[in-house]
Amino acid sequence: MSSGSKSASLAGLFAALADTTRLRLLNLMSGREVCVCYFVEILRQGQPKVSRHLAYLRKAGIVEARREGKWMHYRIVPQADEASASILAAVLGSMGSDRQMQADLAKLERACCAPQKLVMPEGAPRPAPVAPLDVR
Amino acid sequence: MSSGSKSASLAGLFAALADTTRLRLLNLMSGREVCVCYFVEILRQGQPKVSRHLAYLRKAGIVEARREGKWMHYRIVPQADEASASILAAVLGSMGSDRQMQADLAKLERACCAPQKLVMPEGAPRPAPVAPLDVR
DNA sequence: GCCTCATATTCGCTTTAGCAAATATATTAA
DNA sequence: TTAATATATTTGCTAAAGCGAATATGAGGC
Repeated sequence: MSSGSKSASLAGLFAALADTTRLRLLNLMSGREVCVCYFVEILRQGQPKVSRHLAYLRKAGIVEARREGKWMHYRIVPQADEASASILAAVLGSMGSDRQMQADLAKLERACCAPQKLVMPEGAPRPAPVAPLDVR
Repeated sequence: MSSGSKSASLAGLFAALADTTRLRLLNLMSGREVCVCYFVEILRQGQPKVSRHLAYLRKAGIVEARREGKWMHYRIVPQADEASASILAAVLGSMGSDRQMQADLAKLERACCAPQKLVMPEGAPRPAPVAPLDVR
C-alpha cells in the first residue's frame, strides 16, 4: 500500500518519536487507554502543550482518541505496517528501563489505586487496559 | 554514562533517523563500511548534502568514520546502549522491505562487482563488510 | 438559556533543520 | 611548491517545530 515511498513514512514515524514529551505520553499509553487529565497531571506540563503533542501523535497515525463525555481517552493504534509495528514495539519495550518513564508509570498506578495522592478532577475516568501491541 | 535522562538520548536517536536521506545512508552501511563517493553516486545527491547528513549521524553517535588516504569510510557504530541497539536493529531490518532501499543496495552491489556501470573515481575503495549489529 | 469544566486550537515568537552555493581542508601527485 | 581530488564546513536563506499565553470548542449541569 501507499506507493508513497515507505522510507518517507518511516522518517515521519521517527519525527513523531523525536520528542521527549511525546515519548513520555506513549510510555503512559503502553498497554492502556489514558485520559488527558492524567497526562497533564503526571507530566506536570501545561495542558495546551500536552494537547498539542497528542494532536501531533494523532496526525502521525500513532494514537487515536475516544471521547467520553467531557473526557478524551487516548490509546496507541496497532500499526498495520509491519516496519512501523516492529519499531514501535521496540520503542515501547526500551522505555521500560528509563528511570523517568518508570516514575511516570508509577504515578499512573498511584492515580489508579490511590487517587487522593494525585490532584485529579473528581470523577476522572480511570485508565483502562487495551490489547498490547505485538512484539515481533 | 550520560546522566542526562535516557529518554532525551532516545529522542535524539529518533531525530537522527527522521530524515529519508539519512535512512538511505544507514541502509547502505548496514553490514558494511562504505566510502563517501559511493553515497554521492548512488543517492544522486550533492556531495555537500551527503556530507552534512553524515556529519549529523556522526554527531549523534550512530556512525563513525575512518580515513584512508583521500577517502573516508563510514560505518555504523555498535550501540552500547541496549535500547538504542534494539531500535537501530529494528530500523535496519525494516528497511529491507522498502523498494528504494533495495534499489540502493542493488546499485552498491553493481558498484562492487561491475564498477564500470557506475561512474566512480578510478581507484575508489570498495565497500567492505563489518560485523553485523545484534538483532535482539 | 448561561456557567463551568475538559480539551483543542490559534497567535506571536524563538530555535532549529534543511537546502544550494560557495569556500575551506586534507591528501596525493607532479 | 603547485595542482588536483575527495571530503568537510560556512553562508544565507526558508520552512517547520516548539513554547507560553490567550482564546475557542464541546459537553454537562443548573
